[in-house]
Amino acid sequence: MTGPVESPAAARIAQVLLPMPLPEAFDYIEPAGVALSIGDLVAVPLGPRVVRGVVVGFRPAQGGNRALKTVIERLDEPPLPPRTLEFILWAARYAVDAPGQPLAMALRGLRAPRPKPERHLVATGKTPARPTPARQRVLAAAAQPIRRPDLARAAAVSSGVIKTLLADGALEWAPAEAAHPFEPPDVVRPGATLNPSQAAAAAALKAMVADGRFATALLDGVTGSGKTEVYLEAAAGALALDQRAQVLVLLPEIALTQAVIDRFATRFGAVPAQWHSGVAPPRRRQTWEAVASGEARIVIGARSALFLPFAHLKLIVVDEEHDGSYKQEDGFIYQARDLAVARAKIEDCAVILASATPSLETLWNAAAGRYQWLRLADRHGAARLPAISLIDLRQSPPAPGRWLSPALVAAMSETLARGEQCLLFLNRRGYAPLVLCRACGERMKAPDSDSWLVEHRYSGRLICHLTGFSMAKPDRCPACGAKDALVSIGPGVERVEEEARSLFPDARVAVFSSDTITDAAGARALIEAMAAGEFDIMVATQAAAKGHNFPGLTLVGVVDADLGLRGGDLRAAERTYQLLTQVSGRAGRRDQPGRALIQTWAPDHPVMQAIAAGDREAFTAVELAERQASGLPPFGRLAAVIVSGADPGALEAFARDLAAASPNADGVSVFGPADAPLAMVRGRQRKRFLVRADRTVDLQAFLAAWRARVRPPGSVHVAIDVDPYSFL
DNA sequence: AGCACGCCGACT
DNA sequence: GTCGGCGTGCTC
Repeated sequence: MTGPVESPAAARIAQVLLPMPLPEAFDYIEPAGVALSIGDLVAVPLGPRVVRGVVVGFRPAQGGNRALKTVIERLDEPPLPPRTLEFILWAARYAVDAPGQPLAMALRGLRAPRPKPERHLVATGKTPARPTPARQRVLAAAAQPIRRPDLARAAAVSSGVIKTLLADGALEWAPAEAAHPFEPPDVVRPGATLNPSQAAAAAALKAMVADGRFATALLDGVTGSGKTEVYLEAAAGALALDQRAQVLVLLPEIALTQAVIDRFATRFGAVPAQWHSGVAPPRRRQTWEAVASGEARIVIGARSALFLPFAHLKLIVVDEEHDGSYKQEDGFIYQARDLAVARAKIEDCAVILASATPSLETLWNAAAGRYQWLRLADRHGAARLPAISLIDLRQSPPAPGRWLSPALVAAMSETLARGEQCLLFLNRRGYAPLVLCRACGERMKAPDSDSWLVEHRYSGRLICHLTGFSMAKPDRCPACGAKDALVSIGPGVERVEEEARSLFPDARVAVFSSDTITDAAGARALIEAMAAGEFDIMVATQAAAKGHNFPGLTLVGVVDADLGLRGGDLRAAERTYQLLTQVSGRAGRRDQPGRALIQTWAPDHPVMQAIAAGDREAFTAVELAERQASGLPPFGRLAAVIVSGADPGALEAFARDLAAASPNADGVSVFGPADAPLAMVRGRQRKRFLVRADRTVDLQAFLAAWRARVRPPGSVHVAIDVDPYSFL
């Protein structure tokens, strides 16, 4: 055993990754007497402050030209599991971003303090100095240990009485029996009875999961086919693998979590952990630690749950895998569904993508055999999919200033006459998406933005949906001063609601949009009211395009199906198809066959044809052929490079430099810089490059090399969006 | 990400 | 004449 002789003073250097957008890990001296390991959480000095970081490597001490600081301490936290760390580094490379960005996501649970241990109050037996009636009620209620707020309520006293009794010694704190916050699931319980289609899919998934290795499945079933029961059985299989196995279920939005949590709680007799922005920070810290220690076996969460430090992950389920909210657009830009597959590969575990309308990429992967493709064809009971038909607005145009065509109105009348419900769908909030001046043509925009101000009648304000800017609607045109010349152009849900009320004055009309519904409880209440038949007509934005069951709903009208087909958005056709099939899936869940009427100006568009035929294969084929012809995903790869800055001159100059610096590479084309479709956001101008690359190209390497060639001035910001979704 | 340093407007 | 605005740059 020979090697270089080291002086005893030569401590190791720990490479510490910090949860910030820094380009690399920083070097710190390992403190004397502490043997750090990779994955350890440490506190380190950074400038004037102390920050948390993670040890990602070591290097021998060497006489550098920089005086290194020393690690302050190892934190009292479970270390980051090696595979979590590997995933973080992989995700950073994939997104062409600093590794500190995904690390920040992974450490987000650690900011708050741990929850305070629960304490109970109990009577000591000492008689208080003055035993008033209130005090006696308190002492009687505290004969058994009781939580302080419960005691105050039980004795009908204010907390002051309790405080006095505590000070007096008549009451004392007793530690509450340690509640077991993350109970282990009972995997022996039987599951729900499955229909043959579900049973076959569940068996296939169980076999996949039991293998214990990386594998991907697409669980493809129409709304109401019972996907949740099927993946519950896969979860049962994963949890039964061994005592430590963990399962992660990702959902696109918080509003859906409670229902899924209830299903898991019923199935396994233990409430699963949850992870999303609505969870209080101390509870989140507790959850983070329980996930890292392996105590939390089932986690139901939003996309950020993907960055939790799982000790022994055996299955990831991505429910509603097509949902656009899996794509995070700001800060660290990522697609949670894609990263879930990557994480499963790193963890060497199974992943299930579930959807009634799988994304084109996923369908393509399934068709190519990369994913096991499990179809749930049956619906519960005998209910059928609705009959979908197109209303050609050229043949049956609405009256001027109206948005519901005679054909749709007639169908609504019939439906309401039978005592059944209608849903009018329009993916536009507010009253009118544009306000312009009849006198001079001025379009109302936010002061520092290119996006139109949307008129909201409930609040009487003009609002920018991008920046949040809002103003009262002026009675004079701000450009030319003309009085009463501002007119509202185009429909929003509020305007469709107004029209529905005027057409059907006796109908009970509800509006479901993010303006009327601000929290999960409100959403649930409205959905339950609709399901209970308390409304006749619901006017809804995308908020309603989720898995709810309205038994009385038999007519869905899509007010403007062409919205999603305009604007040159890569995924516009796909999104429209998904939206419409999901919305159509709302109608006719029970015995009545539902109808979906889709208003369009372009009934000959292949997408509209495929929708009308209810033919997903046809739609997929048309769309994939178009993508292949133009080398777009999934046949090629796309990235957007967005440069932004407040100083137009500096931005322009940098965009030119960046364009000139783009490396020449086979199979890669760079387009731009063009003004981003919304060229102004929060006073910053935005320009965008689009990069298209063949699948064989290392797109990340290309982007990283390109970015490294030019240093932006401080006033200009560069963001890279790999696999962009939004072209806005 | 924070936090400090650094140059231009409204006030004790 | 200062306090403070947030633009710019750095942190092992």
